[in-house]
Amino acid sequence: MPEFRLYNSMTRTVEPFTPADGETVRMYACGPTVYNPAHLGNFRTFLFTDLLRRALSLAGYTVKQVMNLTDVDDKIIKRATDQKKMVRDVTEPVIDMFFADRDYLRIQPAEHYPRATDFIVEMVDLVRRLEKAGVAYQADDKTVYFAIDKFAGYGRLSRLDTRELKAGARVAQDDYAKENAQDFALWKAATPEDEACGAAWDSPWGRGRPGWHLECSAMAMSLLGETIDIHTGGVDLQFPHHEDEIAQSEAATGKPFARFWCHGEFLLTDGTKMAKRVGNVSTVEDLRAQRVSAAAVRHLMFSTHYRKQLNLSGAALEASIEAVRRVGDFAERLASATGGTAALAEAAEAFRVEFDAALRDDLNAPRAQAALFIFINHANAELDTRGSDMGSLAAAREAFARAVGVLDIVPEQQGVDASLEVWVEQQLAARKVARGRRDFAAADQIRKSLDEKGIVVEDTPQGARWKKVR
RNA sequence: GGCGCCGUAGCCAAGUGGUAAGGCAGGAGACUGCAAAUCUCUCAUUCGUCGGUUCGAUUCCGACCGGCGCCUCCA
Repeated sequence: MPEFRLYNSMTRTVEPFTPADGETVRMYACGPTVYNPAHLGNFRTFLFTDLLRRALSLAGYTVKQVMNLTDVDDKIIKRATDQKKMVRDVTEPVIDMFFADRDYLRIQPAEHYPRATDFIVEMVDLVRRLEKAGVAYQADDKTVYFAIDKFAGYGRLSRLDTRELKAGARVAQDDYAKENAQDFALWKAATPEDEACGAAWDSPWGRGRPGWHLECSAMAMSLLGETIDIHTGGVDLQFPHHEDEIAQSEAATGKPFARFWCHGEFLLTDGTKMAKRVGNVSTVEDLRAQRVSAAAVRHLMFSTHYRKQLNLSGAALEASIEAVRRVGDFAERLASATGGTAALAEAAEAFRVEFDAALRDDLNAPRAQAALFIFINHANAELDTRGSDMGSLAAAREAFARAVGVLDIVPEQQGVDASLEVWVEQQLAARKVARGRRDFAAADQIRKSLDEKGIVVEDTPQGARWKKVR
């Protein structure tokens, strides 16, 4: 099996990757906090994870992926309190939306979507272990904190010098109860608001709720084991979230928490990070409204390497829409082709090799997509020669299919209802008659009226073909 | 202040110590009644700037300029 290379944020180098057991990749992906629909920036990361799991599958591995749904946290509680709702009533609709958006973008479902609120027992247990290990303490505010001083190697992932939180940095509000400003909450003492919206549970330290980082450690270890193969997330999670996950997990188990840390870069709009607070977010819903296909979005997201920032712009989106149109046309052409040539088979083989190499090379999707377009160009040229070799055609179809199985950038057919279809066929029949008597003015008039309904006609040696494009 | 990333054609974007993939847009041609689709050719002597190392640098080193991010909730 050829080497699969992946960038590991922990070592800051591209390393050969292979799952610990040689077969199944145990992967944990930080998921959404479900208080608001996820925006495209969030989805860039999820799409990166989707690409990773598909590339790993193509490489021959079984993937067992867990993505958490953070369904208790400050923002959710605030929303529930403001709307006088229970936490669950806030999160349920958002979770439904998240899955709908995920499906729209054709992101393959993970094997598990654990919710923090379903793992309270495991989390409490983890805190207990940490307390036993002497790295957790309950402060005067009744909250249980993790003492980062007791964990050697804290800051290894983010390389932040814990002693130097200096000028320029936005400084956290003083939290008097903590022994060290950077200690983080494992178990937060419940407030009346928490109780009111159902965000409080019993624990050995009194009523309370889990700290932000705790759920990931508890759920990852419960579902995937104490040492997982890959942990993914956005770059912004590197610190403090992932740093704290490492501290919690490793202080409890004494084992490495994740073998590989993989972080996806940001999606920018207008040159700055897409974020709610900046007010420059767009959502999957916006895309739907603009009738932008999932294929185009995927193409766009994969056109830049995942470790590089990507600026979302209308022009870039337009380019992807057009690029993906070409892929879709080719898909149809390949499906309806009646034969190939030796050169087609050669192009397919070259494509297969380059495509795989690109993905194995730290998920170089731009390079993989380039390979696809080179193949499409060669294949189109060969198909033009109208060869009749079925073996080479099959090879081309196979190579194309496996690439599409990873990229998934063939646009869906535009739906056409039956009545429209009947009308189109009638128009086309009339046009054929007009062309037959060389009445091109009439024929063009018909084509124009079809175009107004978003129907594009293409004349081929086998007669007219049509498709709905908008 | 600390840590880090980025700067390649009109736009998007790979890439390598040995002379610039791919996509979009553009130009010319083939095909077509005309189109569309497709094909062919074309489109950066040059990779932010200035130095250095080297036989040779876009690729390595340094400085500078410009942009972005993390250090706080955050994909």
